[in-house]
Amino acid sequence: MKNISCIREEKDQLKIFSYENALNENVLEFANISKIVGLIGNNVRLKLIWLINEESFCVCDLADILQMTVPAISQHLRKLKDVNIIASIRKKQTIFYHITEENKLIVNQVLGLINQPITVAYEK
Amino acid sequence: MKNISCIREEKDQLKIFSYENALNENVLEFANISKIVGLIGNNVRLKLIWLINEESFCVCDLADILQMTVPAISQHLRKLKDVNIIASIRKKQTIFYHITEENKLIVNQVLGLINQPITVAYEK
DNA sequence: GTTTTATTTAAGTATTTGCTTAATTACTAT
DNA sequence: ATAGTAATTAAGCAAATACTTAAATAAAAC
Repeated sequence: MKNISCIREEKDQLKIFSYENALNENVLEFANISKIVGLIGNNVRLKLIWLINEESFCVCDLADILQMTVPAISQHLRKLKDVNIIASIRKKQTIFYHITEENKLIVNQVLGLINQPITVAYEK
Repeated sequence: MKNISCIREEKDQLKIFSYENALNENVLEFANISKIVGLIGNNVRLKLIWLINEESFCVCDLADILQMTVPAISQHLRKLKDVNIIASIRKKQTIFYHITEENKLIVNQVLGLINQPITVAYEK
């Protein structure tokens, strides 16, 4: 039994069912994208992604740059790693993070929303 | 007094300050974008945006399509309205929502991440 | 093998979020 | 004016989130 809110004369039941159906056929797609976009849409994580997209960083550098604790950063990185936005490589004792090839496009698309050109007074 | 986590030999203090500075000069930009992206990155709101981008809807149609209560949808719409992603026009007793001109680009960019072509069995 | 170092994971907590139901507002129609 | 309708707002609550500090891993260096 469907829950119906609209009792307007102008209401178009066919239209409503049609859109409801279209969405139901794509639930997974919407769930995946909203999850990834939602993760990127966090002040700390957006900065982390921007940083890691500039160059590869370790947790403790990121913690110093953002003036946050190492565990706090580590937990953010884990979330990004879980949806495969970033990946890690160990070099000696340090673990470096980078954007995955698969998600460079979406990352650059979101970072492209930044209007101001961000200048870093440091040569890689 | 700065909080320093890294005590590695390879650590590059200049690099860290440089990036810290670059981010501090753009705090507002990161705050704005993460807020908007974070709002879009929600399962219900992403669907709402997709729907409203297809055509103009009223709250109660959206509630029926998503099988949710009118107040729940209304509160989501308010958040999207607050950051100017959507706007409303009243026609008689009904209030219709549409994507704002200013944010059609960002909306289409995010919706462009949907791989599957979504078909709606209904002619506008 | 033991210690050191970088990082992660776990447990606890305050804040935020997304819903619910009820009350209110804003406009329309009579 | 008054009743009716569409939508919003408010209050309350359960679940999720983002941090904290402490404990546990995992690899490297000795």
